[in-house]
Amino acid sequence: MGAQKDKYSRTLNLPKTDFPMRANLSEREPQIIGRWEEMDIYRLICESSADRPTYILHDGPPYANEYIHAGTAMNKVLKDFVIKYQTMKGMRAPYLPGWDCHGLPIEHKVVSELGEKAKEMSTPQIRRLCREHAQKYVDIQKEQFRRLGVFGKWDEPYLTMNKDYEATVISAFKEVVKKGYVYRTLKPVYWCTSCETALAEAEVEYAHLESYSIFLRFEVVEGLDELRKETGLPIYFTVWTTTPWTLPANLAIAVNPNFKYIALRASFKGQEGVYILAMEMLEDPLPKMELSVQGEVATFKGSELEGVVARHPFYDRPSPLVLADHVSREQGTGCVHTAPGHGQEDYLTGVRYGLPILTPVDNRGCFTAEAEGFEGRYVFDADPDIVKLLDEKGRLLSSETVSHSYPHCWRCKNPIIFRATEQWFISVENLDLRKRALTAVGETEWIPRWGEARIEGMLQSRPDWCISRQRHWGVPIPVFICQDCGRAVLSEQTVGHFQELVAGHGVDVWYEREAEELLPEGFKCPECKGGAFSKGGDILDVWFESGSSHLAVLTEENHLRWPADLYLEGSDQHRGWFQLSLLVSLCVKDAAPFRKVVTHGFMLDGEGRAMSKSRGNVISPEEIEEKYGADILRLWVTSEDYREDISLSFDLLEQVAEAYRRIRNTIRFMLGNLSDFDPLKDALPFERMEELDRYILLLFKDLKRKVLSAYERMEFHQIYHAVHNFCAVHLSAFYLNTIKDRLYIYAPDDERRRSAQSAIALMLVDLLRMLAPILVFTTEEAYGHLPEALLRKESIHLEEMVQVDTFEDEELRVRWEKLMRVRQEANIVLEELRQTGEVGNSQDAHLRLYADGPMKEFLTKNLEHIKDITVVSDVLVEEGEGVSPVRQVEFDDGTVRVTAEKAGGEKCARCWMWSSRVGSDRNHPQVCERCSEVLSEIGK
RNA sequence: GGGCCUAUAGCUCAGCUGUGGUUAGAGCGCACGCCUGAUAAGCGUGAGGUCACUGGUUCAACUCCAGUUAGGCCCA
Repeated sequence: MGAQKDKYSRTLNLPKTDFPMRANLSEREPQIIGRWEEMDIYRLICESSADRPTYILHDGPPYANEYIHAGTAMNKVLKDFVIKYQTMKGMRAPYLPGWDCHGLPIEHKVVSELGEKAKEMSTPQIRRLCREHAQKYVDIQKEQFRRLGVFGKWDEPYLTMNKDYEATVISAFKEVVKKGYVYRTLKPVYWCTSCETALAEAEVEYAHLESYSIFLRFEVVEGLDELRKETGLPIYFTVWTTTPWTLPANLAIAVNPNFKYIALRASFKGQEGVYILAMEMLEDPLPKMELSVQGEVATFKGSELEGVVARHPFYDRPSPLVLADHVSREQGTGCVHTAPGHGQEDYLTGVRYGLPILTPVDNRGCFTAEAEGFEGRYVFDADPDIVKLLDEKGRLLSSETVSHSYPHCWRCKNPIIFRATEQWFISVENLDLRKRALTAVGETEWIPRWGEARIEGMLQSRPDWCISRQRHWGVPIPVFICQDCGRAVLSEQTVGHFQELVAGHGVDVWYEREAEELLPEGFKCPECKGGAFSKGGDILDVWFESGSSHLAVLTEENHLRWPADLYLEGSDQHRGWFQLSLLVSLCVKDAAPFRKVVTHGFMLDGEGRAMSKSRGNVISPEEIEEKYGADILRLWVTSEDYREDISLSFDLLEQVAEAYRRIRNTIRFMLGNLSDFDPLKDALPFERMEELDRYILLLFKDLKRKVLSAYERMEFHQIYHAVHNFCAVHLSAFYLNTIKDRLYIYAPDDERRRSAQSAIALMLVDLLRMLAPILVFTTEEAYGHLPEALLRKESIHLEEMVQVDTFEDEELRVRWEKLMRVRQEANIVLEELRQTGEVGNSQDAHLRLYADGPMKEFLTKNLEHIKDITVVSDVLVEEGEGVSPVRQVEFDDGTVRVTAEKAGGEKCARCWMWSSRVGSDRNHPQVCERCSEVLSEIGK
């Protein structure tokens, strides 16, 4: 029997291809990358697109201090989709990737690794190590990005630590200085009194510390006259603090405008008075204070207290009542001691009320002469004396010690303080910068749309931009301090001179030369005409550097164009790169650097939780490439809507891998059936194709339209769903399944067969082209297996994007949709028959259709089509009701009843259809009349 | 604590938006079966959802409004 089977199998046109079913991507992808490198694919793309209109996606530089994670990979892959799509669509879409190289994390890492040695090293030495560190991770990440199949100018990426880039940053800074945005003022920063240095937030560690916890009273000297008249008593605000040493710097008391405050008649040490505190805060502080309360005398809304003036507890100066939203119900009395020189929130409150930023504390943490009575004392040591002084003056209501979490220095582990120091700022009000930014935001296209509201809100409420940092690894702020008058000199002229030096030597020159060598010859202090200067020690906020990337990168020398068509980053960049690029751009060029900004969400695990090392739910790109392949990673990116947060887990990858296999197998089957197809000689035009082939091409045309529109809107998940659905439902389960008979049974050259092959060829080439930006490796591999005449380019990535076909046939569409509904019912009926065990394949069955009048006529006319798409041995049409089991389909013009039964006759050994005429050919007694004819045609 | 966002079958997505109104759709997965001429493939059928929760508007809400819960980003 096996021999018999083989005998006829050999006469069939079964699929044949070298394109493997198993992808084995982890091995094949690196080989494909090798081939791309050999042919220098990116250069080929650039050359072939040189004359086309330009599309600029400006790459946001990732930070060069880690291996990439899945989120970084997703970002790059999304950009690659856009670049590859735009390229195929006919644009010149160059991709110049970049890296952010300066900044604290690298400096932090380098200094930590050095340990104690760091203290003996010079700034240039540390900077050199930082540079090496950054370069190392640039190289590592570069390889990781290439492994993902991302094309770009990897040989010459832009690095924020390159000389040219640094020169551009200084040049942008010069513009900003020239236009008057930059000013200098005091601002509190974390300060380590033992290291005598400012600390960044990331350098602060929290640890327990024993502190005082005291309540004190501030006597009202102005305002609340009615209350005073009514009671004839002194009025006090009650205040809580754990840092008595900041009291010499007290300049105000802050209350929450929305809280209710209550005034209580109470006596303290025998003296009567009125004490004010927040209504909500009675329970905690009251028992602690040694007050005997007699009753409520008044209540106020917080906002009513603005303008009241109290007296400083031990200095002869006012401490006005101010309003601040940050005043909380957590602890204290709802009346907050405010020292603008010693706290971030106090500072902002102070700025709002025009209070001085008083900081009577020097670098070593000792009081200056401004803290009268405490000059020279170390702040933490002075605490007991201040408490004592308060007690003596009768201001102290209670005192105890508490252990609480307090910031400490990451290096020396000592408690740190908040201390106002001179910092540089860019004013967002200068030249209406804030307003212009808001206008520019309105003129930019934000995807998703809510991005606009988000960045708008941030711009509306943002304070001036503090651009100075007390670090080493970055671009120095070229400030010169006059040795004679102490003035900080920063002008267009000095910055301009420095910029020229940077263009030749990089910013390292700042650390290698003396101040005089960095200034124009004979430069004199504009204030006092002195000629001796020292260098300022601050660097620029790295956001100013990355915010200048559009200026450094989108240049003619790079064959790019300013502004960019697109920025595409995570939604955290509304505050970061988008906003600060916009501000730099408006300062320098008075326009936004982007036309459209797209954001993606964040990487979550399968349970929708953030990925973190501590949770242990991190999946690395390498792991995915190793287990599944970069194409699976890329396909996973398309499987979810990136505008929201997207999940990554092995379950999800498994699901995507499954979809991939379906797509790959569909491609493989199509390739296999084109093994003997020469499109130049065998292809049929649409009009001459079989109806079924025309029908599937019309459905495929719909798919193309959908896919192209999804690419345009950057809704890649629509592509994934549409293509996968088409491959699984329309191609695999329906079209390819039903045309197997035609492909296998007829003579190779039979027009009916060539018609199917023509349709397959059209769809296959287009399927590969529309998937090329996503499945970069698989489509390339499959492209190489196409019949030669279909191979138009050296690589599929040099191909053009598909276009929506011009052919159409509305009548055929409508008619075939009806036939498909009959097919749906036939499947159910056939399944029922199969359950009885009478038949296996649909080929073992006959379909019997019942209909009357025009419906019957319709069915009779389309009998062959119905037979084809249901893959039964025969279809019979009759009038009447039919017998059970029967299914019914209602149409506008009639009803069709469908039933099935076991086929009569005998099963043909070649085509497996049942026929009453099996055996009529003496040479082939097991074969039906159709196969007998084919066999004689092919000479068997 | 504030701003912005998300929440539809086990999973990934449609539908909902400035136009509320038939039994809320698809694919995957799953279950059961078929095939063995796409074979570490292929085909068929089927079971899965009180559209996060609560309240409101309305004759009518997955769809509009308010709040709650959970999660995310950015701040504090």
